[in-house]
Amino acid sequence: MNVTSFTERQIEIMEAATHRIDSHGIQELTIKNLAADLNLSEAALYRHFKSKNEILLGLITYFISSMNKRLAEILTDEERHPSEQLKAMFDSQLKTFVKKPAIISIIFSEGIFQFNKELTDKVSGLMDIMRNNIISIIKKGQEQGVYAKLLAPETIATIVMGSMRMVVLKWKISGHKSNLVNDGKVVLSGLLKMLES
Amino acid sequence: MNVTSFTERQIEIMEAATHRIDSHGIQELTIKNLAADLNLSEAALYRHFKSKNEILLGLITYFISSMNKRLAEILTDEERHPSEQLKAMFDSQLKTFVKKPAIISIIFSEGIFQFNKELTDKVSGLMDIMRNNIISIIKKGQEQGVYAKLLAPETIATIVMGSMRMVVLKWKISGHKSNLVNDGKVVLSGLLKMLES
DNA sequence: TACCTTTGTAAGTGAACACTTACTTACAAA
DNA sequence: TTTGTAAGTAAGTGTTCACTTACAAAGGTA
Repeated sequence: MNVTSFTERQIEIMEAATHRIDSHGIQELTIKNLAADLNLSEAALYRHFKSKNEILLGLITYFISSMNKRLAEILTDEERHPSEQLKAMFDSQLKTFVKKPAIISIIFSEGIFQFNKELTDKVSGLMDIMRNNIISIIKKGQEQGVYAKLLAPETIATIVMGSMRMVVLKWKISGHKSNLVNDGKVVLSGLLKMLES
Repeated sequence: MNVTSFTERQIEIMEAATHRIDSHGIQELTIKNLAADLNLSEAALYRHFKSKNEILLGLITYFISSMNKRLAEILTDEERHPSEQLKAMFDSQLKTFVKKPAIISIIFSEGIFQFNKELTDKVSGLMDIMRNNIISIIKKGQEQGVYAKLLAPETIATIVMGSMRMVVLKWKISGHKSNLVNDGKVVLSGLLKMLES
């Protein structure tokens, strides 16, 4: 599925799917519900996507491509302090989650939708992108002497990603009541303080 | 559901459910499959549990009670170094996961089974127990001057739990190929090293 | 006008699922 | 010997789900 090749109708459908997941959870995303939201017949959806899976795949593909754009801007500034880069990365990521929580439902379904290989592969790919970016920033930071070399960059990446994921999970469980962006900042800057000392 | 009140048959059913989740994933746990595994009719299962949900609830109730016993032993030794307590806690937890990976599927379904309030409440309760134990150990450590007071105990708990969860997720995604107990040790002792410095 | 493509619909299909009903068997206690 | 009960079964039920088929209307193009 080419990122740039979504038709207007496909985008409408994906937006309706996003809205439904946001407001009712991913288990309420059914073809029947989605068709009703769009005032279309179920069959009409199949004119635009060949399966329900393709719709979810479209959502995550769309998210990944926009995420890559966001990250590219942040990561090109080579002069920036590694910690500032990491903070900017997650600030951008968490702000996106607040705007469109739907993607979280898909990302967190990792390990649940084991049957759906294409989808889990996409999600794994997404996590790998984040992980690799973190690793390379940490490596650079260690070379510059900004971070202690006590821990391997891979281990630090696991800690950073796990911690941020936990913040997101808490936000999700709280029913989006907590302040995701702020809580993320507290945890990440705390982690970085430890790393820098 | 009283913990001590499981009948022999109920335990047999719960063990079969555990085995099915371990080997085929939670989405393959259906009444039909479970009955076939036990060489019973589907109706027979309903003689012992009033719903499929009760079976899952039984599994997690059973896990929580055995976890509480394990943790109680570890936490009573007041003399022990806080870091040793944390290490023992997670060592015990991860070893249990390796023996019975089924429980991970249930714990990680948090935020997916939003519809199943009783189940998510149980899982939330389980996470709260871990979290509170971590917080009190960290607090004690900070009071003893073992850990820096740079970060609030709550923030540290989020980091520790998130990191360990990420290790478990990686193990799950790898198809149980990685060494969970060892990877957990590396990450946790790394974290504690940072905290202690 | 004739035809084609796109986009739609009404009315299905078959499969899966949790769960139920009506009935049976084995066994123990009164 | 009667009666009660725990534990089982065959054969369903109703619902939900993703997906399909056959057909229709609208609009552009030859």
